[in-house]
Amino acid sequence: MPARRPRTVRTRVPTRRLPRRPAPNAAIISALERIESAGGAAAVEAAPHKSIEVSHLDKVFFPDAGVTKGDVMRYYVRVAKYILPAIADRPLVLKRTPEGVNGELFFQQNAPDDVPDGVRVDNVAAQGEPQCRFVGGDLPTLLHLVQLGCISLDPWMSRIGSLDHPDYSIIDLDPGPGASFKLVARVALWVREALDELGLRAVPKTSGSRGIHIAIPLPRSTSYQDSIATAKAAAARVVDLHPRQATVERALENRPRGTVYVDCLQNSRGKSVAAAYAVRAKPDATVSAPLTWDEVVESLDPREFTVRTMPARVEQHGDLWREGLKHGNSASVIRAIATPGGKPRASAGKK
DNA sequence: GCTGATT
DNA sequence: AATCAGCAACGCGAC
DNA sequence: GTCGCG
Repeated sequence: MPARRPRTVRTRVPTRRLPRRPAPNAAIISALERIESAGGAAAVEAAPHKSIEVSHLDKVFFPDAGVTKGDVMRYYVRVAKYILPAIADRPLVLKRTPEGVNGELFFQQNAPDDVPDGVRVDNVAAQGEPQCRFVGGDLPTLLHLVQLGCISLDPWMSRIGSLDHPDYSIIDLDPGPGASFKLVARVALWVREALDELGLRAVPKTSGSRGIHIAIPLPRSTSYQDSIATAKAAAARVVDLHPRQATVERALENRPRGTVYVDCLQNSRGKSVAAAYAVRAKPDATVSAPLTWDEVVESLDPREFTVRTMPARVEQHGDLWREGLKHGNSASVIRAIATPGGKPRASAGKK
């Protein structure tokens, strides 16, 4: 078969001679580098006309990996295009380690009465009085949080304006002692099969250490209760079929050795799971990395995804997370799963 | 990392 | 002027 | 009810 004749005269468009388009946010990254070298404190223009005060950027946050506070900030600037949509409009639970990952850890939900200009907070009705909370979605806020010692970014499953309606449900696969990442990947694939049987789609990401998170996109106006019920239905099915590999038993001592804990109980109001693309406060500066299901089949090593390597991956791999969550699952399917009698299985107790 | 209270 | 404590939260199942 | 768990 005659190959299509290539154009004989290939007009060479001088793309290579055009000034290379600067990487997005290159100015912010170099500003952070300068501030780190100079030491001390300085303001960085994290968005047009939005300057954020940062300091001690040379403080080592990850002694093993040799990653500084400045490195963490620059990582987030590099992946901003991807992580900001993942936390946009979501209240954030702060997990703070101002002295680095080996230092003391504390949690914080409430934001102080006044925060620097450009940092987003909003009122969130917890129980009783509304509380002021940090809300994700913009770079100035994100850099301020790292400045405060937040390494991970942990958003609610629901957003400002619909705080009672999560838009995804998380199944957290957590390998117990003696369980390999490969086994986690196998369990993840079983969860996918169980969800498929139920008529649901989901997307995986590494948890940032040895686990996998599976996010099930939820239709509008799903309640937290139904979110939990949905995750439980899939988990129960997997444990039913593979009791030697998977368990829903929370008590550590009751878990068979070498099993993967299938945790569905993160899906309630006010709880949070590390965002896709977030750095985790573990010694090796790993990152919660969105995966394709094909990659789960390949059982990649999660340690491949670190503060240093993620930006390149993200650049090639595109916005896996946003794409994956686009597919809305059916409201009637969720309702059927969550309604007692509709699909008996998970919550046999309760009345 | 920072605030507000205590010495 | 230095020191120091606080900085979240909730459902679940086993006892 | 309280405890341990995440």
